[in-house]
Amino acid sequence: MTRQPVKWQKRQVARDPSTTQSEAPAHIKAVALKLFAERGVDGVSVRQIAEAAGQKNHAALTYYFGSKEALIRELIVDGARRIDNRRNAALDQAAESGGLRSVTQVMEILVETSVDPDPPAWGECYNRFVVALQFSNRPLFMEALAGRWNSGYQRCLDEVRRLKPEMPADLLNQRLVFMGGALGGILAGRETELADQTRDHPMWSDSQTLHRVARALAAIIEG
Amino acid sequence: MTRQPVKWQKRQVARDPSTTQSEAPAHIKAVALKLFAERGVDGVSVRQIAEAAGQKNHAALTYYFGSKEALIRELIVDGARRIDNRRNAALDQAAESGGLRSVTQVMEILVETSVDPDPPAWGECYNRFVVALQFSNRPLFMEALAGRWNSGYQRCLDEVRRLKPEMPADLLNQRLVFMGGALGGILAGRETELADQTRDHPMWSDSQTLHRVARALAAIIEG
DNA sequence: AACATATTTATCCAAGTGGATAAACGGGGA
DNA sequence: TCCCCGTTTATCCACTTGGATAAATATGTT
Repeated sequence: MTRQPVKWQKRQVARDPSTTQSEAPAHIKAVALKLFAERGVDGVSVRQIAEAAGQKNHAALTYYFGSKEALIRELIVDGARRIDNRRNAALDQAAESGGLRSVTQVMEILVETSVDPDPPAWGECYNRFVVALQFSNRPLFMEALAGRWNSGYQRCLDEVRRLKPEMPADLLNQRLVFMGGALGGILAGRETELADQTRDHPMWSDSQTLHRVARALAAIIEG
Repeated sequence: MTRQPVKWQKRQVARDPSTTQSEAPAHIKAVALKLFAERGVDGVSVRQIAEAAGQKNHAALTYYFGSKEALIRELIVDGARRIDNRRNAALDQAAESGGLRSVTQVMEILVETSVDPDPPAWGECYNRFVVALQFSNRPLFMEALAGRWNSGYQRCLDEVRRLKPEMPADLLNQRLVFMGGALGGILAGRETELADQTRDHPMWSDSQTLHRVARALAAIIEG
């Protein structure tokens, strides 16, 4: 029995996420993040994402997200918000239990909260994704964030400034810039290594390694 | 007066660079490196490169380099070779004048030789280019280098190992990995900042800043 | 069942892609 | 003068791209 044709309604933008019942968009996002992290946003087509997500064609991306760029924006904001929430929570908790007493403690928070506590089977991707994006599509990245989801990072920097009142502000700010570059480079490199499943990565699998990263970042600041 | 048509000969690969008289290929390479550094290799088309280089169409790239990928390979190898030559020269000179006595001195060499001493008018590009490429096109990057032009970097690491005999090898190697990630992240960030000509960048313009980067890297290793 | 809506699938499109090919141009040497 | 050959220019190609549209199918709810 054939159905009556349904009148088609133009959908100008992506689906309203609040009325979505399918888990497809979340799955597409996870798959897209992985591919973008591996090959960059310009190295992956919407068809490749759809295929990797098990869709029969690429129209699902327009349907759920409106456009490839809108999908990228969602991925940027999603990850930044998750990290920022973790950072603010960790800082709040530290304040309750007496406050942070060393730069290393601040760096611990910065590093730990950069790591996805619930990563997909194929490993973490966001740091690679976002570091690469800051190089290749900086305007898109900046505009998608628009200054949002940065408060946790800024609070960490302020904690360091509070802990180092004797250090000249210029010098400290310089070292904080170095630390930020180092944080991105090290974490993105870590994810790239861990994504290579043809080998073991005893160093990055070791639970102590991230603590050592935090100490290395503290050493940058304290000299 | 009309010329006689010239028999066409199929050119399977790029022009033999040794017989080239034009400065066009060098100019195309410089322009391509800039664009690749800004937007990534997959974010720039051969037509955009040709246009930015003042060519009337994009056939010059096939003519001189054979393909877009071959051009990318040449850019990878060119920059790596230049850096490696500078590193080996600096290490040889240091050995002649009594050898390196501190980790900071080794890091000075690592940082200074990463910087192009003769950059184009629009600023340095290679560090951004290779750092981004290592994320988005790692296989191409690795295969283009094939282990070459890495000896200066390895010699620097060996100098650090010689200067730190008391440190456990595992710990030192871990910190050398952190240092490598930090080096890439900081230098690529520096180039990205300096490329933004809408603002001044007093910090990165300061001649002392690169020395401070070297000291920050040394701090990662020495803790 | 009948209906509305959410989702998936199948196509279509204009624009752009990397590359190939043919022809035109230009300077130097015979 | 004429030819050789390096270079530049003008097209052509098959293919992919992101996106749009139409239709079919699921999934409720009544």
